[in-house]
Amino acid sequence: MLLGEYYHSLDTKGRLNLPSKFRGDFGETVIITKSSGEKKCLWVFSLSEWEAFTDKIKQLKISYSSDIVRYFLTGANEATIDKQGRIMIPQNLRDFAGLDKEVVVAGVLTKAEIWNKEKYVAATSELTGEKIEEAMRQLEL
Amino acid sequence: MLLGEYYHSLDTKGRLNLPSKFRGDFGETVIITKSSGEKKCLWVFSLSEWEAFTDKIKQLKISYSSDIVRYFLTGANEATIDKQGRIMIPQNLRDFAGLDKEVVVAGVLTKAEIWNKEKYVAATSELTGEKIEEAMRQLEL
DNA sequence: ATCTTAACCCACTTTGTCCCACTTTTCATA
DNA sequence: TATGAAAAGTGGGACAAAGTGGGTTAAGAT
Repeated sequence: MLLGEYYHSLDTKGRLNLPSKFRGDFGETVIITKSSGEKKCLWVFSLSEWEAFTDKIKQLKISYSSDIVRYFLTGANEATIDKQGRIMIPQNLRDFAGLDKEVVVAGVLTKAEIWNKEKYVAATSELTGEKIEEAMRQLEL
Repeated sequence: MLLGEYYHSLDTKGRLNLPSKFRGDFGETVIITKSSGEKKCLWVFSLSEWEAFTDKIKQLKISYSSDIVRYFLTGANEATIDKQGRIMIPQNLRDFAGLDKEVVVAGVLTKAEIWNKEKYVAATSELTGEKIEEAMRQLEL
C-alpha cells in the first residue's frame, strides 16, 4: 500500500530517489508511464500492478481503445532501481511531466506519482477545505 | 473507543507520546493523515479504522472524488509505535497542522486528533455553551 | 575516433531508529 | 495516609539507514 507524499530531488543526471517506504512494494524493476488527464505527472507501477493495469486497459470497450492502449504502452518505460534506491527518468518523460530539480513523490495505493513540486502544490491547494468537508458530509463522517 | 484530551509534547526529533489509554485501540502501527476542514489537525487511525475510512471514501459519488481520495492517501503516513509508546510525525504533517512543542491529543471515538495546543484551545473556546445547547435541542437530548 | 549517455561505484550529510536513563504520576498495599 | 513499585511521559546519545552528489568506466551514437 503506497501512502504519503515525499519531497525529493532529481539530480543533474536525471536520477530520482524513491521513498524508502516504497521499496517493499516495488521490486527491483518498475514501470514509469505518462499519467492520464490534464495534470501531467508520471505514474510508477510495480511489475505486478502494471500487469493489472494493462489488463484493465485491454478490456476497454470503446472505439478508440487501441489509441488508449498505445498511449500508455508507448509512454511506458522500464526502469531498474540502483543500489542507492534510485531510478533513471528518461528525458522524454521528464519533459512530459515538466520535472526539474524539486519533485514530489506521492503514494496512491497501487501506484506512485511523480510531480513537479510547484504543480503538485498548486493542484493540492485547489482542493479547498470546503470541498473536502462537503465530501465528508456526504460520507456522514 | 478513544476518549478524552491529553496535553503532550513533541520532542525535538518530532516524536509524540500517544496517551497510554489509546494503546489498546491502536495496535503496533497507526495511520496518520491530514484532517479535512479549515481547522487543520492530524488524524490518527488504527489499521482497521483506516480501512473502514478508505472504503467509505472510495464510495464517493462526486466529480472530484478522485482528488479527495488522493488528498487523503497522499496526506497519509504509516507510523510504528516504538517501545516507549511514541510515534514519529513526519515533517510535512507537522507543517500541515502547525505543530510545535505543545500539542493536544484528543480522542474522538474511532480516531484520535493531534492539535497544536493554541489552536485547540481557540477552537474549543469558540464553541459557546449556547451553541452546544442548540445542538442538544436538535438532538432532543 | 570522438562525443554523449547510462551504469556502477564511492562518499558525504541528514534523518530516523534503537536503546537507555531520568522524572513524574498512578495505584495497590501496608 | 504513607510508601514503594509500576507505569507514563520525556530527553538524549549512538548507530544505521535514507537521501544526495559526483567521479569513473563502459556502451551506444554520430
